[in-house]
Amino acid sequence: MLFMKQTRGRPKAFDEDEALVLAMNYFWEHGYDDTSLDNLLPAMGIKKSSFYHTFKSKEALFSRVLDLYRKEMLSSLEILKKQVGAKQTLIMMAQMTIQELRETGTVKGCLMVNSGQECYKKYTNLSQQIAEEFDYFYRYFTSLVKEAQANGDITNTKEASVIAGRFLNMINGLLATIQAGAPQVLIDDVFEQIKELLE
Amino acid sequence: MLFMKQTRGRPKAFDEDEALVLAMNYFWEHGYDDTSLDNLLPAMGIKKSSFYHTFKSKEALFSRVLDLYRKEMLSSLEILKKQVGAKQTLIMMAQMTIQELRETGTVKGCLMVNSGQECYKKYTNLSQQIAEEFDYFYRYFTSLVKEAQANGDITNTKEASVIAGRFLNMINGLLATIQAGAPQVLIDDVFEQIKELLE
DNA sequence: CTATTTTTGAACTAAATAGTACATAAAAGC
DNA sequence: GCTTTTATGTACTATTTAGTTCAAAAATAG
Repeated sequence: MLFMKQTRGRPKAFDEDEALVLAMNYFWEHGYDDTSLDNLLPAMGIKKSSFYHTFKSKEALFSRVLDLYRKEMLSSLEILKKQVGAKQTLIMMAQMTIQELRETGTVKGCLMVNSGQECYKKYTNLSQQIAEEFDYFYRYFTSLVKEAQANGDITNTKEASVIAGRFLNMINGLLATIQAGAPQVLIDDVFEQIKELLE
Repeated sequence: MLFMKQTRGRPKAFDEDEALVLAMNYFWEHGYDDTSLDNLLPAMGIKKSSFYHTFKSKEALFSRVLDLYRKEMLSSLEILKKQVGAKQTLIMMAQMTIQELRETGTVKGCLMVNSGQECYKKYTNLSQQIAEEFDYFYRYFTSLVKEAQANGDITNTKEASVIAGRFLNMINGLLATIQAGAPQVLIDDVFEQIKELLE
């Protein structure tokens, strides 16, 4: 950042924000528990002492990663919405998951939902934070539905929050169902169901 | 078991089937990775040497646990179906999850779906088996829908396998959505959506 | 009663884990 | 230049993990 007050002492040899993005991508790919510091630190390009000096602990780092993930996702969705509209943004979320499955054979899923399961009952602080992040998404999707209802792209007259909740649940289900190894025909039909909800 | 051929050598001091049930319950409560042998073995009531002698490895045990889980669940569902009918059995599956959440504040979820996520990309053998177990459920739920359509409890004329797939996906979503910390109102409305599907 | 077979308890191993300690390096302030 | 401050590299620690070793125990077969 420009104009930042110069601090005394030896300057950091890495960019904190860049390292955080690298950490986010590693966690997203591997999950929280399966990310060991011995593998994460090379991916972040820093050494252990720098890590603990800057980020305090694995859990504290992950808390910042969750925050960053929500910000990045919501801002990407906002950009997408400006390009293709609110309804199409919702549809594309499901579409992209299915396309990823088709092209790569696997699916990364949503960092928040994946971590939700990992942290449930086990890391209560993180779990609490995930609930708060989830609520941001819930409200954002509700606003997307409201907008699509207003411009006539969604004619379903149910309350926007109800449609958004059902949408989120089906998207979450899609991940779990894919990870349980469901056949492609089942996945494809869930996509149909999602489109029907948004008609 | 009666009439089993007496084997030579020192007899087992525990019942293999009972130990397997205890293991299943422990795994169900704690997940695969968070179940350490040091905690599992006391819960099973056996010592390490007996464990490895009988069950070979943690992964081999879990494979048997998954098999047992599917058998127990499908047989419980079959009993429930005889009592309350096919449609009500499906509805009660969702209802029981929500009730568990209300009463205890948490939810154990489906061992198979939970493990699906844990094993995805990491334990490919188990992941493959989970896909097979999932297919048993998919076919069983399809048969329940078919039966409910035949007796008029479900009037939705979509193919039974389509309804069953959508149902499974919403149930799986319910778990993920609860674990992500969604508000109760969202959960309750997903239950409404499930009932609408089965109308 | 003795040989054979199988199970069991206790102690051990090797690898991985998150986190620490500390000396050294590199900057700013004066 | 000297002091203060902050960052870094290397080595270490304590704990936990799945799995092994092996001698002793408890049964059957003859």
